[in-house]
Amino acid sequence: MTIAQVAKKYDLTADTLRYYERIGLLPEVTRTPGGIRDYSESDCNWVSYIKCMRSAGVSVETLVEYVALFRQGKQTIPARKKLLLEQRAQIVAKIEELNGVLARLDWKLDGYEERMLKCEENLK
Amino acid sequence: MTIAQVAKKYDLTADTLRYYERIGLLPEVTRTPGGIRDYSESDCNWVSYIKCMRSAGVSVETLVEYVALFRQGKQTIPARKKLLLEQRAQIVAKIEELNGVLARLDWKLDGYEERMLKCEENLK
DNA sequence: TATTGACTTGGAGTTAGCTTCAGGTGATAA
DNA sequence: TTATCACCTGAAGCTAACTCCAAGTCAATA
Repeated sequence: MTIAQVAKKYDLTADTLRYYERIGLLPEVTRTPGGIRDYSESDCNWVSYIKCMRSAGVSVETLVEYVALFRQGKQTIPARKKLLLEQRAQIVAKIEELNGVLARLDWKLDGYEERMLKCEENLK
Repeated sequence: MTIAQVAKKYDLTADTLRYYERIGLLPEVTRTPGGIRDYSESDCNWVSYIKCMRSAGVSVETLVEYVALFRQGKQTIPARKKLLLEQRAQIVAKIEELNGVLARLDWKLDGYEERMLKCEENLK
């Protein structure tokens, strides 16, 4: 697949894909003899994984670390698993935080108009 | 309350509080005759609200808009409620997204070591 | 009264994560 | 073969959201 096709498939720009590769976020993508990127299925899976984790707010830095461990081979499997578990914990924490904010918003929204009117009457 | 006390209470820096005020994210904080900020309870409630919404990823721009509406008085109450409902919807969407990522991570983590070992054996 | 330390301002600097640009190369179609 | 794309690289530029700095002022203490 060309970079344009991958970009379209995962709703990223070609520039972002090249940027990810440059900073070591994607294992080196295979090239045609002419030097043009030709994404394999495995490359696509990496793109999918990275896009997914980025959407959850996992930092580019953390993902680079994960890819770097992957490149070093199987002796880093435990370290990689540890990283994944840390990411998981952060996501769980984030969900809890968002639920808290949601509760506060719902509390604020309950009878909002009536309360705000009263409140601003008092300020006169 | 002084800016340092408020900063400590809400775990923000004094610089961030001044920044928020400068860009219109906080209604103007009252001052001592000497020009030093003296946060009222109402000011603190704003800080608390803003910190809460920022932690949920609501942009500074959106919050500035909300504060601007608030300043214009009660005729903006419906508009403000609409903004709050939009923020709520975004947060709900974010929670759903995070739950999706969590599911993917859990799937990836299930039997991770065994699968990765097998997988990397195959690459030899 | 002098010192110390927290506070003030406007403006410049920083960080993450892209995004755009300039100048060039590869591939396909008339 | 020539035009027209999409693609390539390295480097500079951009945006959001702070964060830091310099130079000065206020307030409490010795």
